[in-house]
Amino acid sequence: MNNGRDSRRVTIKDIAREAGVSYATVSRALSEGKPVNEKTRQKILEVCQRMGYTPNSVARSMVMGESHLLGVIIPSIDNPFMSETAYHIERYAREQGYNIMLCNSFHSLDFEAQTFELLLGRQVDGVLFFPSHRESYHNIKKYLKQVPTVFVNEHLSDKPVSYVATDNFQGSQLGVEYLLELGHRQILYLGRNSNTATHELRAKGYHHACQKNGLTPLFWDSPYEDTTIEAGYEMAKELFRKPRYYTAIMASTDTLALGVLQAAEELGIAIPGDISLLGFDNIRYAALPKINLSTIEQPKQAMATAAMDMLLESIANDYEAYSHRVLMPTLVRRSSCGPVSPTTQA
Amino acid sequence: MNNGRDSRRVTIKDIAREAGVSYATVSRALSEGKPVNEKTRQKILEVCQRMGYTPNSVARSMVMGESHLLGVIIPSIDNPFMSETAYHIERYAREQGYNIMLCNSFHSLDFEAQTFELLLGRQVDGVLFFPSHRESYHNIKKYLKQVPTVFVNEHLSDKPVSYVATDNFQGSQLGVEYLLELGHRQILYLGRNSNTATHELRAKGYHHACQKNGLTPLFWDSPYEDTTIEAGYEMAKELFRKPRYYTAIMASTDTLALGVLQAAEELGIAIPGDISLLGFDNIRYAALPKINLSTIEQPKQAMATAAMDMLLESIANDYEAYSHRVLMPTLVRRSSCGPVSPTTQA
DNA sequence: TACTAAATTGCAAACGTTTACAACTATTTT
DNA sequence: AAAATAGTTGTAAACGTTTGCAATTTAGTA
Repeated sequence: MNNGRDSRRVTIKDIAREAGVSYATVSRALSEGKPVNEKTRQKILEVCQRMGYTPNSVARSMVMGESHLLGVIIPSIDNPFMSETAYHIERYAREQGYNIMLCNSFHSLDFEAQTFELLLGRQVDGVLFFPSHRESYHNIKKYLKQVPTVFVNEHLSDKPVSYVATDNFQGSQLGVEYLLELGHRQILYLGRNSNTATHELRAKGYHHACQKNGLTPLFWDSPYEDTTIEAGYEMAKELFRKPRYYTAIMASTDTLALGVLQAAEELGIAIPGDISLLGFDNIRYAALPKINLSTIEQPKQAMATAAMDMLLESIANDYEAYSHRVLMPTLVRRSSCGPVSPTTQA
Repeated sequence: MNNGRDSRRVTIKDIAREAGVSYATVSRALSEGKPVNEKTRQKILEVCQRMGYTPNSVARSMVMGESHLLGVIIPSIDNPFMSETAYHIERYAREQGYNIMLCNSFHSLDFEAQTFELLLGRQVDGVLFFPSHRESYHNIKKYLKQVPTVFVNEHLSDKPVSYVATDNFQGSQLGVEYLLELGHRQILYLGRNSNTATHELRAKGYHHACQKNGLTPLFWDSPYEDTTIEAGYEMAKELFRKPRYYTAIMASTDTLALGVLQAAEELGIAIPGDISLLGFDNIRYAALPKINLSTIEQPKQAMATAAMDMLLESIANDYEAYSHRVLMPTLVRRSSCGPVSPTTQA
């Protein structure tokens, strides 16, 4: 009994036998710029067509020593910032002749290391790594000399590695200035316990802008691993139980802000009527009607292409070098932030 | 000049030399259940540890004839239904010892075929295929006998292939009955031109339910390729320009519904005050406060695991067989649908 | 026509594994 | 102590390619 599948795929040898040449000739006929008689090449191409030959890129990459395969490690694809970015990465990689192996690390250090090993085993030419923790670097440091790696969405200026990130410090400052402009003087920052440099910089940017403008920083830190909608919801529920000593909330993430929105809705708190709410990332769903979340945009496509460019360059070059690329965030004004009115006064 | 990367990764031969055994012994020491002296095994393990050996799974899969790599072809990861499902697929695959190569087809038949070739070349053990068109099947038919494939999110009952899908026909019926229950008698269906059987079945389910209940079916079809928020927005803008001859809209997709919401917001049409709006899929963002989209839930995780199970079974078994698995959708009542009031009467 | 140069082709090794088989060593058994 | 057995290890082929080198064919020249 057979499932109709060919038990063995057709190889270059089958083609050679059929075309009456050696398999070396077939190989040459198939790769551009190799000397082979035009008539033989045509014949071979015809046979390939007829027999449905697909080159085995695994075998190919074994002798060539390159796989044209890139690993991408992200905390979770089920996060709009990641999936938007991943989309651009895959699209751009394909254009450059590379394939992507996308792996979720589930915010776990163990998984991150495990995934590195797995990708190494699969002979990837390079890795795009979105770390989920501050310790991620040390945890996977040993792999860095085995495969070209670019860190994405994390700042590692003090480490000998390449990375691309948004200027998160600057982003938060933009946010504070915007709220200041609207008249807010008590701005609460909904943070994430500085799990990553990215989040620390967002917090620091906020802190710095407060100092500069004579505001008292008001932090409300998350006990959660990830900045999910659910986390934002729980945090806000807790927060809203206390008296309001702020007129605006800056969430360190859009998803967190979405959770806040949910809690506010349930408790009858008007946004921006009672409180202004600002996000960070500008995920696609921040633009939804009625959500209309004002936010700080991270240039996701630029990030994807910059990271890919850096990685490909690092693969191509053999000399030692690492580079950083910091992209500028921009403010997106929507309607979740409003002026401080007498009623919103804390 | 050297970039600090080891130019050659450490192989089984390096280990053998260092441990003073043949490389066959190393290979055996590394795979469970092979006869090898315990002392030698310990020694080898120690050397592997010390030298930082990672087995080359590419070489391994060449001799073994299996890669433990699965291809997943989806229209676009930048779509919450897809990214949620993809998340579950990757997670489940990892648990089963498989890795995923995730490829976007960008809703293009050409890309779909191209991606099949690419995955075939990479010797994937199987493919999970989310077709984007009705013709997708014929377009890639020739690859089906080269690699075990399971279609996902599409009905192909008349074709000799395995697939898993939600009962979309039933889903639409659930929707119509729900709206009927709320008193609606003029329900407009926002469709997608039946690009796929899935969408055709949703439309047919709607049609059938209308007939059964004596309603006149009201279709409004999309000229767009994909059911994006933008498409929904454009369609609704156009639709709302005309007099309203309906009291409820059933969108064939949540993202489409989100676009409708946006247009309604802009034009000052209240939902559900003026019109009720029902989605399909139950993407995560349908649950957002103020969005609160009533919708038909597709069991995404169940779909992911069912598809993987079917694929793995089909890889394991050598006899001919294909199976179908149709999952039941459920109604999710939220607040975008309301009773018909005198003012909403068409 | 004979000689040289150029174009084309084939042979064989290599990439890093797994595994059948043979060979060797240590342990029992008689 | 010899023979049989079980346990361990090495040799070599295989997986499907690419490519340096040598061999062959073809074309070009005198």
